[in-house]
Amino acid sequence: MSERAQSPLSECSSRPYEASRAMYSQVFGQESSIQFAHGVLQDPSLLFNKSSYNGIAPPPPQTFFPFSAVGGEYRPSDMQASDLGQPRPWYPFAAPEYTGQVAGSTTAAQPSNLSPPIAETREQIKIPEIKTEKDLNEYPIETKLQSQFPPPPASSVAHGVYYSTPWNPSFWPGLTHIAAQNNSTSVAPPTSTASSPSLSPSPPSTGYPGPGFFAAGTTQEVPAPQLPNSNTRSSGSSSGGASDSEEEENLSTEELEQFAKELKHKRITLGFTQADVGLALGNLYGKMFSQTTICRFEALQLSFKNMCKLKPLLQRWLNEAETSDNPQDMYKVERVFVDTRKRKRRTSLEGTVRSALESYFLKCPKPNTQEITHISDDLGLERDVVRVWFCNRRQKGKRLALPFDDECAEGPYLEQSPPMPHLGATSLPPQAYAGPVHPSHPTSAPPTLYMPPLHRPDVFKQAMHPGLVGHLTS
DNA sequence: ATGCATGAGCA
DNA sequence: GCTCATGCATA
Repeated sequence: MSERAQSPLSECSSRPYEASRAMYSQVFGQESSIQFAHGVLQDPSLLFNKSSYNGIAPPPPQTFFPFSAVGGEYRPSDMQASDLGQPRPWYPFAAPEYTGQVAGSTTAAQPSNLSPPIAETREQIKIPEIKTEKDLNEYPIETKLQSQFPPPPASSVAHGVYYSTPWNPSFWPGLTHIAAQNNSTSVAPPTSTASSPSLSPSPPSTGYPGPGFFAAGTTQEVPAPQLPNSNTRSSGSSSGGASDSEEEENLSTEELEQFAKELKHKRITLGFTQADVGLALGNLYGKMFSQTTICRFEALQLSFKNMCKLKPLLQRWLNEAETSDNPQDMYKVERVFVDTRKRKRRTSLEGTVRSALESYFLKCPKPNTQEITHISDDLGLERDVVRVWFCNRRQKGKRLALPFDDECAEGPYLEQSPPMPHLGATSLPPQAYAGPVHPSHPTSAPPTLYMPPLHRPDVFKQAMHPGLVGHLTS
């Protein structure tokens, strides 16, 4: 088990961090309009503040690739670097440390009676064809709610209804204009309202489709979300160079950062959980989001582009919630439908395996098929698990490398990717990041981890995965 | 809060 | 096959 070491991957080693470059190019490059406050970063060291990564020595480019990883003697030190690199959102919360979720209050009391009907409806609305995968067989996962909803005829395997949210597809793209159109509307008045009987979705007097959300047919035509241009009040909007009035996509990182902070703070103050917010968005705009997404938004763990897209919605929700007399009633909606599709059971990788993957990743962030096979073989994992792991790892790196930062103290967006173009086999099609290469960082050594945008030690600490830490320490 | 998974869109 | 947005499930 330990010795199949270096074969296919060896070539990979010649092309370390390409991914990182790519990600930046995408995240930031795409949005041509986006301008970063500090577009002028020149010294990577400033950006990443590596000093904070104690112990994380820039891995010797070659020594640390333990192909024998799991089976053999895997060296913790390797992973150290890797994991530390994992990210964490550098996001410094100045605000009070709230915990994000106000438990309990949320889903509490919804009349269960709502569920059934809705569920059905959604299916009718749109039933994503779910391919039955072998997984289904292998992992018969039962959704708890399922009990509430009579299982559809086997034939239709109606799984589900994911979020078929019938909302205007044009939504995102159109956001900008829409926004322009009605600023006023959006903020509509909370006029009183709020107090509608809880649960029942009481439409904000504002004239929102309100709870129509769940109502099958109705939801579909949710009024296009109007952007909160006018409501900039809450956001720090004016600060950055981009004004809200424009397309949200031009938001500055500063604005986003501030808004995220504000959102979290107010959300908590108002007594909403992240999940509530996600549901509320669905209620208001027909596009619902999960707790995960809201959480990531607050933590600035989404791509810049994505942040820009979501911000208007969240801002609007925030405005509504704030002005509402009884926001709780208005926006707390229980998620009624559940996606009954079966998902592959989540694989839980052991610390060792994860570490090994991390090591592989450092060596080769973008393994080709053969390499993946090798790795999966080496670690005893399914190829797909390995593939997905790498995809997620890359994505994670990107996410965390968001450009948000405080005053240009450090700017993570330039990954420290060594200019190591090309390489062999898998040459990625990279959308190479044309970013500046820093002389100060010898390309030869992968400077560091994937992307450490942290500037705060404390943040950093928590960034360490317990498991890994244990690994390291033990 | 985050790890692993899914699926759309793209090349 | 990859990226990206997103979410279920879980630590």
